[in-house]
Amino acid sequence: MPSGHMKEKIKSVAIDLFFKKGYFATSISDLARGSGIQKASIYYHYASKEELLFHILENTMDDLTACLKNSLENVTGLEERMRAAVRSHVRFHLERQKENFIANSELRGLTSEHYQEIVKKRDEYERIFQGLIREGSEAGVFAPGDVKILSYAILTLCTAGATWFKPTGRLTIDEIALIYENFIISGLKMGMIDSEFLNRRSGGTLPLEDKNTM
Amino acid sequence: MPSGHMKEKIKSVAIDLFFKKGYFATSISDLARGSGIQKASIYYHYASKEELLFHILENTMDDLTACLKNSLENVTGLEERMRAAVRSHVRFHLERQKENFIANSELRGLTSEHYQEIVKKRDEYERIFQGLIREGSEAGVFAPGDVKILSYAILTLCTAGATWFKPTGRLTIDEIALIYENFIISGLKMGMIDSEFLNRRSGGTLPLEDKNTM
DNA sequence: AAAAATCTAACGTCCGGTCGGTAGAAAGCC
DNA sequence: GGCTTTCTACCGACCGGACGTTAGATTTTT
Repeated sequence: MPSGHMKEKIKSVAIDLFFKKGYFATSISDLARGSGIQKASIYYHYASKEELLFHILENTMDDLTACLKNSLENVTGLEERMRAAVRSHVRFHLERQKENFIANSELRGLTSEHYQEIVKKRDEYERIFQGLIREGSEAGVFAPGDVKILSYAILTLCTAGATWFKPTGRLTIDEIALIYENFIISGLKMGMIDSEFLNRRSGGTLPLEDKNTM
Repeated sequence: MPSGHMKEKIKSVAIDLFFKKGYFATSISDLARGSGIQKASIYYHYASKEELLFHILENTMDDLTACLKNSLENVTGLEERMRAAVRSHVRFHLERQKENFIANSELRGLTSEHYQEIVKKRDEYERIFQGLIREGSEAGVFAPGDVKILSYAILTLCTAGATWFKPTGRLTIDEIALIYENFIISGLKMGMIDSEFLNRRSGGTLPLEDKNTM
C-alpha cells in the first residue's frame, strides 16, 4: 500500500460522488464511507471539504491547459491549429468527463480566493482559443467576428459533451471530436457573413470584443 | 396589494438568489429576508423549498416551449424554420437569463418525481429541434449527421449564452441571436462533409442516432 | 366575523469540523 | 542490536450551528 494511496482514493471517490450527487449534496460521511475510513480521517489528508474540491478543480484545469499546449506544439497553419485545439478540448472533456463536469458546475463551492484562482486558469485557457480565432480572422482564414462570443461558443459547445456523453455509446471520442471540429470550422469560416450588418447596427467601427461579457 | 402578490415576490426573490448564490446556498431565511417577511410565512405560499424550485423550473420550461411553438407558427421553409427556432431559443434564454440558468444548473435540487417531470418537458422541447434537423437533412437542406448530437450542440450553444450574457453589454439580444443563427446554419449545412467517412468508420449503415446518449 | 396572511417560537436533524487518543512503522541514538 | 522518540494514518465521540419545517397565536383584509 503506497503512501498517498488513501489521499488518491478519497479524491477519486469525491470525483465520483461530486459528479453523481453534486458537491453540496455529498457529505464528508459519504466520502468516508466510500473510502472505507472514518470521516475524521478525511481531515488528515485534506484540510476541508472545500480544499478537496479545489484540489480536484486545480488539477483538472492544469492538465487541461497542459494538454492543449501539448496538442498545439509543432502544428502549423491557422486552420490546422484550430482543429487541433478543438480536438484536444473535446478529447480531454470526454476522457475525463467527471472532473470536467465538476469543474463546470461546482465552482460555487469554492471560497472566493480559490474561485479566483480557478477562473484565472480558465481565462488563460480561453485566451489561447481567442488568440487562434483572432489570428485566423486577421489572416482571412476565418470570417471576422466577435472573438469572445465565438470563443465561448466553441468552448461551451465542446464542454457540453461532458454532460451527455456516455462512454458505452457506439461513437468513439475521436468521432465525436471530428463532428465538433467540422461544425466549428465551418461556423468560423462562413458563419459571420453578416458581420458588416452587425457592425453597422451596433454603431460602427469599434472593436467587436469586450462586449456583453465580464 | 393584490392577492398572490407575495407569492410572486417570493418567487422573484428566489430567482434572483438561486441565480446569484445557487439553490443549496440559498436558505429559506435568505428568501424571507429578501421578501420582507418571516421565514415561516414562506410556507404559507409554498409547501417546501423544493416545491418553490420546481414551480420556477416548470414555469420556465412551459414558457420556453410555448415560445418556440409560437415562433414556428406560419414559418415555412426548412432553413427558415431552423433559423426561427434558434432565434426563439436564444432570445428566450437571454431575456429570461436567470430562470434559464437555474433550469440548467439546479436540477439536482429536485425530487426524483419532479426531476422526471422537468426532464420530460426538456426532452419534448429537444425533440422539436431534432425534428427540424431531421427534416432538413432528409430534404437535403442540411448535411446528414447525428441528429441527437447536433441538437445538443445547437441547444447548449445557445443556452450557454445565459451563463455569460450581460444585459448592459453593447450587443443586443437580437445581434447575439443573429451570430448564433449564422454559426449554426453554416455548421448544419457544411459541417458534416465527413459524415460518409464517419459512417464507414463506425460500422456502416446503421442510423446515426441513439448513440452515446441517454 | 370569517378568511387570509403573517408572526413568534421552537424542534429535530444533519453537517462540517475538532479533539484526544492509539497502533504501528520509521528514524535517531548509543 | 536495543531503546527511545517521532511520525503516519487512522478512529470514536463530540460540538456548535445552521437549516428546513411545524404549531399555534396574532394581525390584516374583506
